[in-house]
Amino acid sequence: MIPIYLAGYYPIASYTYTPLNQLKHGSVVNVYGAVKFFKPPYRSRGTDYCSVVSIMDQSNAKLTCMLFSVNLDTLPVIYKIGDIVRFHRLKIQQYKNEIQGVTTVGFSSLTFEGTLGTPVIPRTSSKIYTFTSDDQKTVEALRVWAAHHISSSGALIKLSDVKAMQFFDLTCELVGKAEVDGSSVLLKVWDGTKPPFPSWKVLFEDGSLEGDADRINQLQNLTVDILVYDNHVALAKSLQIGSFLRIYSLHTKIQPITPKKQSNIAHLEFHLHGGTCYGRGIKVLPENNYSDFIYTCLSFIQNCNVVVIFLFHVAQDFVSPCDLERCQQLSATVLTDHQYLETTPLSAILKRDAPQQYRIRAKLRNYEPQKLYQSVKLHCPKCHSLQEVPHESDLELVLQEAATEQPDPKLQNTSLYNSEVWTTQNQQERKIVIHFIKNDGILQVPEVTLIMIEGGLLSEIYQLSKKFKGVIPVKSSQEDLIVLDLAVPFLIQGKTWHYGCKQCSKLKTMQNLNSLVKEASWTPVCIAEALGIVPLQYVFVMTFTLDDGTGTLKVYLMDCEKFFQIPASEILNSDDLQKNMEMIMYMLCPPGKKIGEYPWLECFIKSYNVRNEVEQEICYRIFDTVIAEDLI
DNA sequence: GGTTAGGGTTAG
Repeated sequence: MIPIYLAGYYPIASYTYTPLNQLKHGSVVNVYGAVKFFKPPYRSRGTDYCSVVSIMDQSNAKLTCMLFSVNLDTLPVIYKIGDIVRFHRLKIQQYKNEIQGVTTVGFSSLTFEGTLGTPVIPRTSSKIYTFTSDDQKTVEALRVWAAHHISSSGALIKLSDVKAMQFFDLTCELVGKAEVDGSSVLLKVWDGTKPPFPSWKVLFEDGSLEGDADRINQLQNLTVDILVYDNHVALAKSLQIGSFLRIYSLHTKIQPITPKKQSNIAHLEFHLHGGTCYGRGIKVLPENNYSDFIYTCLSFIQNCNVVVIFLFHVAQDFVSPCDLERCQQLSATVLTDHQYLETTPLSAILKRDAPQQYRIRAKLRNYEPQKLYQSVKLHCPKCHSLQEVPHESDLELVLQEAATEQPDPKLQNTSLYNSEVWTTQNQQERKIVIHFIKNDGILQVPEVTLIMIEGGLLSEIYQLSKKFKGVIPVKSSQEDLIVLDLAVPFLIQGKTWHYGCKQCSKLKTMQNLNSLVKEASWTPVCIAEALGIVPLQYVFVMTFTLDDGTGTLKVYLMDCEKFFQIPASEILNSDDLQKNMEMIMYMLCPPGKKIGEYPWLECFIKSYNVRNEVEQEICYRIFDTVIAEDLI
């Protein structure tokens, strides 16, 4: 039972909110705004923590606020520009001909994720606060306004796309820490991605490195060394190993090459310089997200449409040690974007309309199909149809049928290709013609030569594909050679059999390959385009049954190669890739183990409506999620 | 309810 205290049990405070262009010097006001700039809380030279926050609203006025508090927790929990804040009891005063907001007695704040369509969940340390359906509307309206008027701090940068000489914000896990000297601290961190350049290695005294030595060793190529200076040292020293951090305005530099170092590979230095310019600082992300509980309450309350006062702290009683452990446990998947979305419990998702986007954390209870080859399909990017990958026996039938037709000698040996004809001896004198495409009138070595084949059977095509750059099955028609049939691949290249969409392709004859000859650009995309073919994509199509303890949800995965980091186009012809895939599924959903021992998966999912004749159904699909690199 | 900081990159 989640405690909900309804109106009537407590006196309801009513609040009015002043637009930011109507603030008067000397007044104490309540305001809403979208965060334009912020400095994460840091120790001031006085007795308090300080956070500087600039906000804007629909009036287009900006207000910079100086927020002070002895208690770190009571300052707003802002993660990024574009977050929405609500301040109660903010004093307005004048400074250098401009007004500014300052905390005053009883100041309190709520912060909300600013992304459109995400659940409206307040972040706050307040034990009691009001939140009405009007508040909900205000937040949603500010999100819409902010989406058009506040530029975010740019794409989220991960260690895998970090460059030299830049300032950026990093979300990461702290795996090691060492005091280097009086004025700097080393933080060893990683974010689940692999940096493109090796990190510099900061030297420290033996025995001064805190953290699990095995884990630091295991992650050594994935972690980077950050040197933290001056005013950030005290906070850095207090950080717990294993905590998740947001480091703002982290600076990268190329390490100067000194004559002593033989290595000629560029190494990257990571510095968190002194000062708080541009919001430079460190924020510890919460170990556990109590807002999940609040959200469950909220979705109930919205239905009742009543004003409610929450007793926030009681919700903490529902957080078990198991939940804490779960948050500290790393996920088997990595999010490639939107890291700031907060986790939503599956039970809450099941109650909501589509379309929405969510971040979830759940275990893979079951998946379908269980047989790998059944999960690989062909998808048309144009008409979005899905079809099975043709079975070899079906291909052979089409090829056998075509082999009974007579090749037209008039279509052999043109300026585009040289032709060779063979007659088989044991099979009713079947004729096979191979047309070798020339490069600017000259025949090349097999490895770079594209060939077309008439009358070939599957085994012959397969053998030829091992020797030549690519094989196109064709047949004679009145004017020119044409693609044999889109029921068979239009191109066999290496281990990949390329198919075209029957509905969307408007076939052109083979002489159209002339446009590609000069550049010898025999890529599947170029060949398909020259021949009027819309190529089909190989995709993994699977249903995951996910379970986070609050509910279960069936979600679809449709993926070319991003999620598993295995190309769906090659897996059917590669034993190695099939083994990799089996290992991944074995790891995600280990047979014979209890679900408690399964790894957690962190995923983004989007919900969407699907209508059939009878009813409307909400479906869910995974996106922007990949299997963690250290598990592959 | 006094101080802190009062946005606009270090220079290791």
